[in-house]
Amino acid sequence: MSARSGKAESGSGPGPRAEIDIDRVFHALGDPTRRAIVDMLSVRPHSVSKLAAPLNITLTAVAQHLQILEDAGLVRTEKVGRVRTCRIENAGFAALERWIGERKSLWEKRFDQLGELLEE
Amino acid sequence: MSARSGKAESGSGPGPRAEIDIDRVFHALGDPTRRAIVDMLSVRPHSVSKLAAPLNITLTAVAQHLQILEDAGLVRTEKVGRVRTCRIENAGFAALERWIGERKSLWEKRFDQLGELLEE
DNA sequence: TAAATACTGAAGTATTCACTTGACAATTTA
DNA sequence: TAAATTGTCAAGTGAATACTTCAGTATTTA
Repeated sequence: MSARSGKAESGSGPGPRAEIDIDRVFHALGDPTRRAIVDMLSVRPHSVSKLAAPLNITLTAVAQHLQILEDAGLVRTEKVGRVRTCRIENAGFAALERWIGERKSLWEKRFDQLGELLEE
Repeated sequence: MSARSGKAESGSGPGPRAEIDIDRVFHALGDPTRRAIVDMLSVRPHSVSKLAAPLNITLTAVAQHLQILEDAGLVRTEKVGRVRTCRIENAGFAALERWIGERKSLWEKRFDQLGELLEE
């Protein structure tokens, strides 16, 4: 038996008002190439080719990464003419921060309660 | 050619003063079972068997997950007698928050500047 | 119109990954 | 001491993943 999880999303990828699947977010950011893409887009929007240039992989590979980032709500893309412009999307990051905050509130509360020696 | 990245760490896994590899953190949290473990440990420390009970996987699998979480600085474990007690470790989460904060400061600044229409 | 540009789609491959089994070691309990 | 508990080690397996190539489709430029 497998303990893998999955979440079926209604239809197409996360649009303007889609709910974020935290599993997709962590999986998307778990790849160094995708984080490099996020880094570039954090500075300014880029076309797919512009993203591909400094990464030593094919355009196809970049497009695949972008799809994953988009499905996670971390990137938003829009095609005008033959150029697809990619930019950072807030939703995924917001979900990420919320996830961390929820956990921290739990164990920080506990941390306050008693003298658990030292940590950081 | 591959675009995969790797980071050689000095010796054994992250001890008290190890620097956190954000790649390990995201990879560790990219798995739903490991996030379930984090959830349990957020409430209170657990032994390996206690962690394994609600997850439908073998004790061995749980131990493997714990190794990954420990290497990422998200969990700390200590064996006393035959029982290994696991608890949340701050360092990994702190690194995660730092990573997000750095990116957000970039693109939120840009967002403020408004009027970001075209690019290239 | 011809040629270059920017991307898309399908299919294949090598590696990584989560998980298992089975044997074993160490500690506690009866 | 015998038996149960708790965890560890080594090796293997099927599925997922990041990447590739090759063959397109639009769109823009010359």
